[in-house]
Amino acid sequence: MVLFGKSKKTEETVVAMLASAIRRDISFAVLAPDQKLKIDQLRQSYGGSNHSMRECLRMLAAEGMVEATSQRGFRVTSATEEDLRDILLMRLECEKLGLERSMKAGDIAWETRVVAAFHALSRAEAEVQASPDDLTALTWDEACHTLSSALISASDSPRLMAMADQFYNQSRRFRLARLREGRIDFTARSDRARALQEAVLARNSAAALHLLEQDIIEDLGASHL
Amino acid sequence: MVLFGKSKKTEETVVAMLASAIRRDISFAVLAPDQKLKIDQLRQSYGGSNHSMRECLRMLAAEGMVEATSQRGFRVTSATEEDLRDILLMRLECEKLGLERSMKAGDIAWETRVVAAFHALSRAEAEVQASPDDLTALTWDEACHTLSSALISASDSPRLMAMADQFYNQSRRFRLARLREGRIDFTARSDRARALQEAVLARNSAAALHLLEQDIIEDLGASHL
DNA sequence: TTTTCAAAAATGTTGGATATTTTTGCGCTT
DNA sequence: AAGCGCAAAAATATCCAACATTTTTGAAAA
Repeated sequence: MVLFGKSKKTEETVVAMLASAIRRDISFAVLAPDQKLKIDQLRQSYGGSNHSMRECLRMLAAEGMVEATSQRGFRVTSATEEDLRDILLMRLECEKLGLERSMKAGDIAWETRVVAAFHALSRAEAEVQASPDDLTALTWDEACHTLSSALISASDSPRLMAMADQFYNQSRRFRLARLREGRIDFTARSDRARALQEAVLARNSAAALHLLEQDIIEDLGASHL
Repeated sequence: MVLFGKSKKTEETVVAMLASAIRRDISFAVLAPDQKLKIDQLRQSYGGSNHSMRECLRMLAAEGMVEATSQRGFRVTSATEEDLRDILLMRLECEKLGLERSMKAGDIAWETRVVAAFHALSRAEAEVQASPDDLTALTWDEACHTLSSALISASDSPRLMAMADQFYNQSRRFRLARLREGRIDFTARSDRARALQEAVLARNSAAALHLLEQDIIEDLGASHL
């Protein structure tokens, strides 16, 4: 089944295309938590050969998006309260460490990336509030992601950035679910964003880390670490 | 080429067997940093079909042991001073966080695992000093790994433990190289080990974290974070 | 109702084949 | 001799089809 005309030029390989499509569908809960992922069934929806699909699922398993059980195939990673807590704990630690290091070492180019990301995010938040659909939700979430990446992009640790990315991806479906349910306080978010930008530019590490922490904890909803 | 009679009962799948064999050979620098990993060539050494080998390499890429470049295959991850610094930074942060959480939440079973791991390690260190060959090196390193895992095993965060594991694996070849070159101070290590065990059992978090940090920084050799 | 066991389904693996891309090497021009 | 371009060779990425093994299912027997 051919769906999005990602004409093989945009995405490098078939496996990468499959992976990003499935990743997206997991984020939007088209593929539900704990759902069994049978190879042949997936091939009918997404295309690709059995090997490409297996390889793709292996990649997603390494990213933590799906779980692989020997001789029993793959399933979408479960999404319990426990999982959310764990994922956000890791996001918090990665992003705190990354921001701390970036604020020590960041140059003008870094500041510029951060300011740009803050701006794009504020626009995306306005749009998703005005007309909340899948498309605006996606760009909103992507803007959040870009900001997170930007904040830690001067940490000078490729592995830390990769990890932060991974855990952000894992947290996506929880945030998008909260968005759908209208459980996101955009006013508080934009206040925090302004304060965070200010703290970052003033290189006030303590304040910035505290605000970042607030922001991530917010994603927890009711629970507590 | 059949090598180690891992009779298909010990390891679950072919891919997992291949992966652990290659992982080991990367750790022992049989496969050198930046070395090109051609599928057919690897198959002659390790067996497996072309697909199994690809899948295996994909897994190792996700673990950070090899690097995948689109349309250009796989190569062993490079091992520069930069890489070492980055890996140890991540190990340090993961293990510090894990130990801190474990010391808050750990029960008697956890303490028991830790004490057992310390004991096994002290024996392994004696052996590797007495007769330093590949076998004792492997058991020594594995004992170190078991201790690391044990220390953070009460942190109640599966993802943190998985990350710590991953970065330990990535740091392996550096440590084994240092061991081969005789650049490891076993006296200092055993002193630190004793002190660390004491601090852990006394639940003296500050002291324990400091000792753990010393231990990991030691792996850096000359460099500095 | 529970247990047992054979049939069906799904996974893991392999071989071979093909398209595409990258690398290599050789001859040509300057 | 150095640099360039293009064809040949190598390697990667993909697919199809098939088979072995394992898990799951479902129906008959206790």
